[in-house]
Amino acid sequence: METISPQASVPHPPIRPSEANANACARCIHLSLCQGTAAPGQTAGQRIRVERHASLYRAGDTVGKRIYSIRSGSFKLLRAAPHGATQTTPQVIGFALPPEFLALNALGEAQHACSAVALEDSEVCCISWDRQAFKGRRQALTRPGLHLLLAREIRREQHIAAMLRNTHADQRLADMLLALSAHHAANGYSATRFRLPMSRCDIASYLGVTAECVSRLIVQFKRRELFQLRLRDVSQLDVEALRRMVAGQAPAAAAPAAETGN
Amino acid sequence: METISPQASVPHPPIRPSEANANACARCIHLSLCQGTAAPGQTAGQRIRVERHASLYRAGDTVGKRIYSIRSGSFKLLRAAPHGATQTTPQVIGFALPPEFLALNALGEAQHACSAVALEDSEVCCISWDRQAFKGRRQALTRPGLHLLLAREIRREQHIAAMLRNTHADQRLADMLLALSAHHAANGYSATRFRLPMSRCDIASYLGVTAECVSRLIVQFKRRELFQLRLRDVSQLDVEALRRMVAGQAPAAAAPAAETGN
DNA sequence: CGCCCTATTGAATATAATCAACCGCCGTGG
DNA sequence: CCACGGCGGTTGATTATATTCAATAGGGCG
Repeated sequence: METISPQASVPHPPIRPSEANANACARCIHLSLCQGTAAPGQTAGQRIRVERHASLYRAGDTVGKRIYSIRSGSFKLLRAAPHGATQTTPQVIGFALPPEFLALNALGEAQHACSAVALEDSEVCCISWDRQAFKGRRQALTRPGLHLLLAREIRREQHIAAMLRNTHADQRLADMLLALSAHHAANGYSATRFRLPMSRCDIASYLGVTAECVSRLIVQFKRRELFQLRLRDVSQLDVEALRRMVAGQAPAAAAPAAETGN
Repeated sequence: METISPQASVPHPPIRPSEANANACARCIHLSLCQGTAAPGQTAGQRIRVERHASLYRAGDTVGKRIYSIRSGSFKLLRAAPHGATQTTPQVIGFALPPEFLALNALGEAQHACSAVALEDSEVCCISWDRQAFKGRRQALTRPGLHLLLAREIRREQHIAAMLRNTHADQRLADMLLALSAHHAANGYSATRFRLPMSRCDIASYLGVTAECVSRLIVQFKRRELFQLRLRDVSQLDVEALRRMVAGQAPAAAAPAAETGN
């Protein structure tokens, strides 16, 4: 199995389909999305280990015509130059945990638009979206399954944008905590007790606020007993209170001209 | 051809494939994305007229297993309840002009997550993403073409989120004007002179600021001679200056912990 | 002509950014 | 072993940006 280390500054070499791990799919957490009709050996995707702080791919890398399913660990997605070329520091545009996918936004593109950096030692599984892969049924993921993933990703991004538009910093943090909680709950883990694999700076960048602001919010949340947080371990998350905070009141932005306006 | 009026408060009835307009595809602006191998009569999609202020679909509507290509006019996309149910006013999450597509985020979903409201009298073309449609080649859009569209949409939303995270209000407005300019330029229209089909309130909601703020920014932009704006007509847009403004300086958000941080 | 809705302008306020200092942890190395 | 330095995180004081509330102006349409 290939391993990517933080020191490897050059893009990892393209992966030969022939290197496929025959048993990968049998244990794959995405089995429900897969076809399951192909022979086990044929559907298997290459697995890759990505060490903490290493990049699975970087913005500008040539796209290898595959997406990655996260088997273990966690990633942050970085946008290199948010708008102009003068931007110096990359921006966190998202986090990804198992059983989510990476590089969905690279479909059909020549180069990656963002980087995927492991927050801890992680493992991913490659799934090709090559034309032949679909034709030859040597593929774990079906076309309709891929459509679902892509559409879901669009909705997720729309939710993030909506949140960024009309919430205050405290609501953004609450929304993020709720998203993590819901994700863990949906995968059989505790909804009230989990670990934050990312740094405060990453959280701040993702939420579009400063690190200082995140820090202040955390003490405020603790004081209001919305959660407990030691270093990166969340516990006693008050899901209902957070939900009230997010849904609660005041959007910060103007209301549009409803359905009768233009 | 079916027409949707603003008064029609009930969802429009499902469209029968048999009603397809035989000549639609011949004039279709999306021809480059289409297969072109099917017989003209087979590939045609139903066309729908949507009157100003009318909804092509609404959040909560049953999804008709089709996407819409905009032939003429313009739309705004509304998210009904941004987060909680207590939210009163819908939020503008995007605008769409020809030759863009609508309802890409509904793929595989049972209900629409947002509403599409015409900003002016508009016309769209239906393209089915039904399983049979792809199988039978009775379809204008190919599977790979659909993948491209979906991935592009993800990237677009990511760009919007990135903008909302680390720009000030003036940069957001500049970014929006540049996007419109680039879109028009890419489709053979003027990059410096065009019409804004949406209201100030819609702009404000989309940018995540108040209408007052947009108003003040506009006078500021005029004073700085970044553009001229009479009512809804933009002219003499200074693309370079706007680009400098967007790329220019200061993100409002914190920098993440780079590649070496976690 | 006059009403209604959109858009604009103004003054006061609030939220979060900025600048700066400090703490605590951890790995390095004397 | 402990001192050092770097980094992530926290806290404080000040400032800036955009919101809020309020009032006014302008245009389209009956």
